[in-house]
Amino acid sequence: MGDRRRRSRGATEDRREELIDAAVAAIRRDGAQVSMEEIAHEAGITKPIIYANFGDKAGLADAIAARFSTELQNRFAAVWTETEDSRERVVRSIDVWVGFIEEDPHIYSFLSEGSFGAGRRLDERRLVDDLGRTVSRALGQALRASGADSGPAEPWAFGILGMVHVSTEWWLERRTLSRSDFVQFIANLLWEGLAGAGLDGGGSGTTDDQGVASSSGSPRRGTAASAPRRARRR
Amino acid sequence: MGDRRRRSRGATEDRREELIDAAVAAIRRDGAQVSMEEIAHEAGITKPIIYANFGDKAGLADAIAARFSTELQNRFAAVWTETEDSRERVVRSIDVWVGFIEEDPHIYSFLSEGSFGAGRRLDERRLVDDLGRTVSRALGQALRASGADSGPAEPWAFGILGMVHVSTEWWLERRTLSRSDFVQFIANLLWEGLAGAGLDGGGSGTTDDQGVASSSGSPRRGTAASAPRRARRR
DNA sequence: GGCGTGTGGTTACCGTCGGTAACTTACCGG
DNA sequence: CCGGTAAGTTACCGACGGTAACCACACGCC
Repeated sequence: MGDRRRRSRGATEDRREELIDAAVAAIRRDGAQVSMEEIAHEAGITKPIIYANFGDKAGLADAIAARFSTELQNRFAAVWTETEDSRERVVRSIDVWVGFIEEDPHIYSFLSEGSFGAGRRLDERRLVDDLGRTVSRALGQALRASGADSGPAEPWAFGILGMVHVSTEWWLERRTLSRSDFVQFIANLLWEGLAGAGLDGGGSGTTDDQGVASSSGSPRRGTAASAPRRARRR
Repeated sequence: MGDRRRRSRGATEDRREELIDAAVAAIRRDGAQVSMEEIAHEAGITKPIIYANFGDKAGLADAIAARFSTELQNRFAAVWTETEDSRERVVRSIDVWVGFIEEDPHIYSFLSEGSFGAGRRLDERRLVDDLGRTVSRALGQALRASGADSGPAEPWAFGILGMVHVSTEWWLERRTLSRSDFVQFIANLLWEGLAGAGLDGGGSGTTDDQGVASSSGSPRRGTAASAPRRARRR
């Protein structure tokens, strides 16, 4: 007969919100690789409840990503309404992104693991997919508004996300620059490109081939040699 | 004189190469998430041998990354010697990268999982670290050669890697452009920046705020609701 | 008041995977 | 023959994602 007895074990919207709160708290406390068990513990309940509400870990991650995606989009929208100048908007938008990463590194790490790591389809990675769509839309409009071809809007949008993501990771680790200097650097690259830095003019045929060829010396180095490596964290 | 029997457990260089061959074959066959067991099987041996030679899975990944990193750097070096024009170099370098991803997607996926995903320190991600260093060196030289400040070389290098990485993932999934068109788009963005597309001139204050604010509609959508999700590959 | 019944929750489990301990076989000098 | 050492294997552990099966309690019904 009809086995509708299973199906939606309780799953109200508030319940989900509540669980997401707990998950966020757990991630902030334990880092990006929290176990489902730990999240459940934080919420004061047990694993199966989470699975009933989100299906699987990716579902939970997706819900969390949706929340922060919205949060970020709001911040971007604020920047957009507060500014007029296009370049200024670029600078401030990058700063918003960097600021988010800086203030909530574990959350960002958790989200980007599922968003920038390879393996899954792009549209299953909520954060990058959402923001990519948003940026590409804004870009497309701006391009059309200035009479340019809007074709590159989408690839550019994802390229921009990747650029900010990876360079910010670099910055967070090195911290050899102030945040505002870093943002300016990235904004410069994004706004004026390599040509803007004078690369087109200067001597191209003189010192360059060395730059790449010397790279990392011989094919293999002993660095990661055979000796048993020390256990790496975890 | 020196301790010639350094490694307690056998671990000659050829042995390692051989195992890397097997690992590469296994990844190409089974995808980026091959188990150690499967790799060992491919090599005709058992897990502990791999662990004796590489320490842990990250160690193996590192060795694999080193091999392909070298491969890629050679290709870049070739481009560098074959061309004179800076912009041409940018285009061809991007094409090299995209070509690699296209021809060996599983390997790239395997490498980038450990390289672009968050969680580990940057210098533990061989691929991005190696290439980042190379690009940043080339960039620094070029900047200095043209009398510009070489300060941004390093952050730019990582930004460029991220840009190419993410946008290429987008391209591979959509395939709505020819490879050469895609490469041109990205090269344009990288070379001339957003300003080069005419964004600076056109109307900034007219249609734009809509672009972001509308974004993804309401905070949550039902997409990833409570119903059990389909098993995700493997 | 006992009594199905279904809903929200728990316990206890499975399979997979990374990583390792401990046992075994083969070889080699004396 | 006999020990010892280097190779490899088997068999295991612990963590984790995910699930099945069981449990408790409130509620409407005779």
